[in-house]
Amino acid sequence: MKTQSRQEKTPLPQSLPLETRTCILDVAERLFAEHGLERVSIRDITQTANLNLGAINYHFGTKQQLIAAVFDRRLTPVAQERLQMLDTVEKAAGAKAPKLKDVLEAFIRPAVQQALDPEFGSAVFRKLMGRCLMEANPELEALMHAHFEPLVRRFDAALMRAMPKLTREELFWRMHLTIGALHHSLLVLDKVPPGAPKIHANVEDYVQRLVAFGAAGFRASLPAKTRKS
Amino acid sequence: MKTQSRQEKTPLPQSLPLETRTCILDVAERLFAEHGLERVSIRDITQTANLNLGAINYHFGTKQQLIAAVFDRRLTPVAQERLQMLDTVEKAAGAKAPKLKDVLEAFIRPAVQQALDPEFGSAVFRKLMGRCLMEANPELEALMHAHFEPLVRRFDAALMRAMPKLTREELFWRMHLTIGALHHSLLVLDKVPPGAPKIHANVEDYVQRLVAFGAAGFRASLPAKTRKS
DNA sequence: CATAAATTCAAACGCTCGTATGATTAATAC
DNA sequence: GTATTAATCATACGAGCGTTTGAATTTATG
Repeated sequence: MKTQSRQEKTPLPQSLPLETRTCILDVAERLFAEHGLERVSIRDITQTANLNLGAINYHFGTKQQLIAAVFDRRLTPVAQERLQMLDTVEKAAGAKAPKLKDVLEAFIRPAVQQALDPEFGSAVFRKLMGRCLMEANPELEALMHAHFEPLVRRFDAALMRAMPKLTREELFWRMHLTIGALHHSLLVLDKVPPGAPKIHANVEDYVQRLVAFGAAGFRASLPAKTRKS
Repeated sequence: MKTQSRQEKTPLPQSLPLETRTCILDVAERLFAEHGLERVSIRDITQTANLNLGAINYHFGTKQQLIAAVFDRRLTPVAQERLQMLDTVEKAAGAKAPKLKDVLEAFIRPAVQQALDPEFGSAVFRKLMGRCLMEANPELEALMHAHFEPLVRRFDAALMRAMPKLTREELFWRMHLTIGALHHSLLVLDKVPPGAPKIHANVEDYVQRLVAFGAAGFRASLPAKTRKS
């Protein structure tokens, strides 16, 4: 109740007295990622943030709206960057079909970049990212769908050009297998076995690994029915 | 409170008056899969099953123990079959290294088979399977770990023989990417786009798709550091 | 400085949750 | 048939939940 103030005249990038709204988002994000949406009460959040219980309802309305705000803050820039990278890839390809690896990288890199960026919640948010697709929260599912709908539309089209031999259904599946691999990897990132060298902070390795894995999976041939007549 | 009775002298395989314990497990499994562990109360379960509120605490103790029982019932046979299939694969390979595809299939097929089997919870349990790795329930995490520990030990060894060039860390990652693809696919199984032909019930296609995808990903070469010196 | 608006705060409401209790009923054993 | 055990039932408890309220306090405005 003391380290806060509302409108900093001089919004220093990382100054201590964070705006209350931002502070709530940060703490909520961390706790949600750590314990899941349902297991974190708004009392947990406000107490951890040294705020009054009413703060959340005042700034966000309901807990559900807070959840939406938490996800929105992170998903929006990732989605924008994904579309922007895809634009660049398609523009560079010109009339030709874009390369599979480039399309996949346009999808994967922004997520990994944000997930590993210590500037953002990073270590915190990547668990949230990993979880978000699995949560059984109907309103969150709707929010996720609204976020992903324009993405899948664009990427579907690009993938159809990059892999013209695959049926639409097959593309759907392989894209989802890739997404599953991406999100699951974000979740287990902290559980890498002890003796192993840490590759956490290395965005480039991480992206390369996922793109290579996904691209190889996309190109794998299946006995039947996967190819167009 | 009427369709139940305790010990059927003649336990007909699918007779209506299910044992109370089994009935609870079935209903709980369905509701957990549909709405998540936290959003389902023991009142939801007992009411749906037409049982008394106390039934769960009497038969299972606590809600947490019920959760453990629900997962246990499904995970145990899958784990057993996975190990058994791996045994067969390794025995068939003899002194030679087992084939990558066979090892992956030993891991994937039992899960898919159960997930698509309408005999089991099937459509119900595959959501639970998809979710179980993501839940932020500490006790469930411990249970999952205990279940998976012997599995990863055996499969790790087999994969090291099948792919001797990959480092242990690289195997760890690619296995997790495959697991992520598997589990995510189980979750989105019901969300396959409309016009597409349903491949749900076809275990064979599903296994082939996943094995091909995973194997290709495993064989993908990365620029550096993935291979042993 | 006075006024209005924005924000913080303490307290409470109503509800649902998991669990415990003790009586009641059904099944089994002697 | 009576004693013993197993299972079901109605009810209650205490805790935690999300949300609301209205007063107190801080900030911005003129």
